[in-house]
Amino acid sequence: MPKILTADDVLAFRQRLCDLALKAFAEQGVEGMSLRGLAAAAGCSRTTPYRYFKNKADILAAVRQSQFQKLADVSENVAASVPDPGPRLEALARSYIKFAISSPDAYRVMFSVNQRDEQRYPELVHQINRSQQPMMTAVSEAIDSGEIEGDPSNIMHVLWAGLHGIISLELSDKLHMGRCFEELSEVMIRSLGRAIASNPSREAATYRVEEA
Amino acid sequence: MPKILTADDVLAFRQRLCDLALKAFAEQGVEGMSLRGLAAAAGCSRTTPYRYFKNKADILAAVRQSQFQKLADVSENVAASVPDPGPRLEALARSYIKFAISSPDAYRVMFSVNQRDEQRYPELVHQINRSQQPMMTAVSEAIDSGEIEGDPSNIMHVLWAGLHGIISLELSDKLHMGRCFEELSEVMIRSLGRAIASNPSREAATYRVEEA
DNA sequence: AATTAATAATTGACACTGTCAATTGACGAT
DNA sequence: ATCGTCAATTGACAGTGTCAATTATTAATT
Repeated sequence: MPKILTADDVLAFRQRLCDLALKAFAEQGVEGMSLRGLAAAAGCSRTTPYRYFKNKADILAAVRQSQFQKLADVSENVAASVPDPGPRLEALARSYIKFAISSPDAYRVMFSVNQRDEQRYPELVHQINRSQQPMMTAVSEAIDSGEIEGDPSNIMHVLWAGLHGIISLELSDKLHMGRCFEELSEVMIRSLGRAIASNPSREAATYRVEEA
Repeated sequence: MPKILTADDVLAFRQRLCDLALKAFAEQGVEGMSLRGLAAAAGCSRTTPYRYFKNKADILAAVRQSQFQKLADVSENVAASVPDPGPRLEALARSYIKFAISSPDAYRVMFSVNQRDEQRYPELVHQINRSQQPMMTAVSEAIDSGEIEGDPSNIMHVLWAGLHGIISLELSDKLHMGRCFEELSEVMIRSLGRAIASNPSREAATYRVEEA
């Protein structure tokens, strides 16, 4: 009888609008992500998105979920390609930083945009958890193998906080004195390695970075 | 002839509106910080604030500046009360965390609110710089006294990023163990101490970043 | 004390925004 | 060709930031 939207149609429109929303956010900031602007960019009427999303917060959650999914994908791939837990942690850290720096607006919309009722979007929460699972696993395995010691969750959060800290300082232009971010992030990775090492001097050797 | 606003009058109104704005932000989030709402809370008309502020972004900058000033004050006081650079660094770290946790909304509006053209407010920039000066000085003195070694700015940013990292993860409810924040922040402080401690392995060389 | 002129404060208005109700459009089965 | 149903659009409303026009206020001068 009537035209019925396929599940793929819905998915496609949602993804398209998410991409447009991220682009608008990148170009004009959070106030550029207006429903009317998005609809104009999508070539539809202003309220058409309401058939595919509950409201604006729902769109934002979908955008964030989509980006967390990307991050989770690359993290899982990196983790799968480095079997040894120690180097895997370092590779995960570098991959995390690379993701944030090469997609600064994605990272901003993932973290800096404060979504109060995040728990209301279980699919988003799931992708968030998935994105940090590889690092959690690597930490646990590194503890099991004796490379580091301590509480897995504590260590994992210290690592994550360190990475998230420099990234968000960089992304909000808080690094002054012409600090080159590449150097600083290397220092951070090295510092985190020393911070969680069971034997700092030995771990420093493990995490040594080639000098120029 | 006419009524002329004293400089103190202007300062008083600005401060009052800043306090109201922070309270509104704390109670209803960023969308609760509307000019009309603030004016109603202040008991004036909607456009009266426009005589004291250029626009809404100006109000936000004033709120942030006022809070950075508070942070700078407590940091300077802490720094003045602990002469030894090493313990002073630890005291500064604890004080920083305490400030953020006891005034979460102030911290949020200071950092999490993304203000694109922050450089346009030199008084805000000055308070931001002032707030991190004590830690910078302590790091430099700790290096001079041989307690730690490395590049002062690098170390200072690593410390700051570590603190800012756990704090922002906590404030955005990203920690799986929300009630154990005290423990986690202690772990972070200890980790940062180990990360920057003087150590046989060398620090502060220039590192090469490998491409992928 | 009345007048005056500059300044402070208010109101009107406009272009936005998110969102819902009512309406129109499109299309496959009958 | 008609009908029934979903999809899409338009109308409308409350709310926002902000500027122009207007009114109110007050301190010095007459």
